[in-house]
Amino acid sequence: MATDSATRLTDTGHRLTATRRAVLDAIARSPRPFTIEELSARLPDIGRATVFRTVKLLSELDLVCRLPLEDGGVRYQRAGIGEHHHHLICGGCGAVAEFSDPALDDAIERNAVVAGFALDGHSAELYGRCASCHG
Amino acid sequence: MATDSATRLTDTGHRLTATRRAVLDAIARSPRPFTIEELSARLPDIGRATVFRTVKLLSELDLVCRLPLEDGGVRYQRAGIGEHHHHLICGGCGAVAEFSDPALDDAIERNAVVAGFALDGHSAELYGRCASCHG
DNA sequence: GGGGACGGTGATACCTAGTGTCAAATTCAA
DNA sequence: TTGAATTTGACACTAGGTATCACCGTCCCC
Repeated sequence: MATDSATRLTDTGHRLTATRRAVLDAIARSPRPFTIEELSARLPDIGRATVFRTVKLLSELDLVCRLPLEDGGVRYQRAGIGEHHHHLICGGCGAVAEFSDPALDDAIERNAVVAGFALDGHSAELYGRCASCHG
Repeated sequence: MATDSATRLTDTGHRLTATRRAVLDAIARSPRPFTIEELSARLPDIGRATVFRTVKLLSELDLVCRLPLEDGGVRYQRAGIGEHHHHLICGGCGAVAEFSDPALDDAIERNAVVAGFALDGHSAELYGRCASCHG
């Protein structure tokens, strides 16, 4: 896992430093979506700004997803599906399910066309309770 | 416009104070989506915290929409459509188009069901260039 | 192997967006 | 008019994130 990420980094012309390896490692070990502060706390020898920079880089490379929460907070997660996808975020346990759906993307594209917009991108987050939390 | 908003406020058990009237007025005069700082600058006699509180209240009453921008910033806008809707945000001029689309909401609901989630809410923002900006 | 150039890092200061507290002021209704 | 409840302003504080800048380390070329 971290190996793929390492390859992705070097393939895109970035350096694989000890610092980045440590961040990738910490992310790989995260069972749940994490905040930068949490990640940073687990990497006491790495500057906060560097953690921000690294996570930003990883999210630009689609190795990490940024999850805007319903309450305005933000968490990050290792990306599962590589391509474009959306998230279902559980307000109970914080679990995140990824999905991709051409029908959803079509609906979005159609609305842009109707409004005369040239679409650049979009965001769609779904908030609710996962199967184990609303059982 | 501001009158409807005033009614909405009192109907929901809130007080219509001079301060709130001033904020509603400033919002009604905003030709474009605004930031709290901009709004606050136009209301020098009203505390920043109060402007935040008032805009938050108005957005809970669906009188104002919160617009998360692509770059992570936030703007607000007087709500046009009263009910649930989505936004198309122009990265050129900042214009915002509202739309509502049952097909889009259906696609969202369907994905939640497939994943076994009980859906509470969702956000969907579209980013692009409006007709006059990509002409 | 030596030495740039350039990418990456850490510290620090700063920024934007927003909240919590609390005393003082305002509003509404009786 | 008065009193309870709501609202307000000032201020301190938080979270999330960026800018700056000097220093470090790595790669590449000679």
